[in-house]
Amino acid sequence: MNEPSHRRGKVVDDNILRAVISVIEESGTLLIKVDRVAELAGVNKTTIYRRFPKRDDLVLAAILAQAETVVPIPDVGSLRGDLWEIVVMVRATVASNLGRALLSASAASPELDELRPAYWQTRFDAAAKVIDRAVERGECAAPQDPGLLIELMVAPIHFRATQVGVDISDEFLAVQVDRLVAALR
Amino acid sequence: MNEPSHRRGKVVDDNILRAVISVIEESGTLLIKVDRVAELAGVNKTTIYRRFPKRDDLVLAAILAQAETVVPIPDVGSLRGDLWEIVVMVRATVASNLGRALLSASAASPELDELRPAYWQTRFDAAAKVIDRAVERGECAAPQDPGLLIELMVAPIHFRATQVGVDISDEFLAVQVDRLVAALR
DNA sequence: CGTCTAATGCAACTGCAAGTTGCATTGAGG
DNA sequence: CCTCAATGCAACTTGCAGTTGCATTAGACG
Repeated sequence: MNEPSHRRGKVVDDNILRAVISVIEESGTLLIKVDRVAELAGVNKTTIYRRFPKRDDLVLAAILAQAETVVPIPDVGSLRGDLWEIVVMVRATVASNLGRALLSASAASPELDELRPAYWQTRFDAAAKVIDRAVERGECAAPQDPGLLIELMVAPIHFRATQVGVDISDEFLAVQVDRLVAALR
Repeated sequence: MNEPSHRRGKVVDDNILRAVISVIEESGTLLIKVDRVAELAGVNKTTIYRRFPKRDDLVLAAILAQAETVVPIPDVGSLRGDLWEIVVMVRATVASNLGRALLSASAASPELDELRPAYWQTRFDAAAKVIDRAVERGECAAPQDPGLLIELMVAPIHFRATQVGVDISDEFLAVQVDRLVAALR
């Protein structure tokens, strides 16, 4: 809730995009109110519209900026340990207001739809590193497609959270980890 | 696109709800335009609002009506055959405009959120029948929770379709079937 | 067949939020 | 210190949800 000023340049963009994320977080939807963003960013509505002609552009830019935040890949020393960390993080994400809103972005905009596959592939490949490390440690054999294994591990968590609408227990998480580990034999 | 008339009673509801589904199907979103529904249903906007005070009520009613359509459970004679049918049906659903719109209903309305778990449990239990039959035929041992196995089988399909945004190949479907079959040993 | 009433049609309304516009201010670089 | 582009500001237009008062009409009932 910054005060209106006449600041310019990149700082303004940053404030605006951060405000967008905040509003998404607090409203739980991508159908945010631009006036609210302006208020939070301490910027006039007109300024927002000058930079992002349509609200969707604004939301898209904010999501893309958010997507660039690097998710840390755990390195606990054991495969199971790392996988557990991942799975717990995923649960936290799909349980959060922001996470749920972003995941509901399905078919939100054509641009986003085009970027989606690459985004997830990046995520999966990054997470697959824990499998690579396990292989190096001699914990297991090298699988054909580590990224796919990660995808198959997190899919049930996403599905249960976003569709079935049930709280996700530790046991459920453990099942997903076990299945991945089992697939490596 | 029926003509405006003064018909009354249950027929009107049916027309309206059918129109809602059509509009969702053609627009690919649950944020339908009530005027469009009125037009399609051959009914005045006022009539709709008299029966469904808020648009969300209208959409919810239409979804619930739609959800009551019984999905046929295949019975081809073999476990793999039945699972394959299921998995192909799921792919078709998540690929359709209507299916995608309905699946994006995540956190759309509190009422819907409450009904969601029961809905899916029903679906899973119904589909689990193919496993029961396989057990009866002696194809495999009885699993602990057949419904869960079905859930785990379809989850990656939903996840890939709605989130990752990649077309789903026959091979991917086959992997899911294989995993379920493997779990039964 | 006539009558009465509740459901429907209709048109004009309010309210809210997206997006626009013309003009006044102001910050930063020369 | 001057200039000009970026910002602020207020008053618009537009689209759609939802409302309202009144005219019409289906259909039940005698």
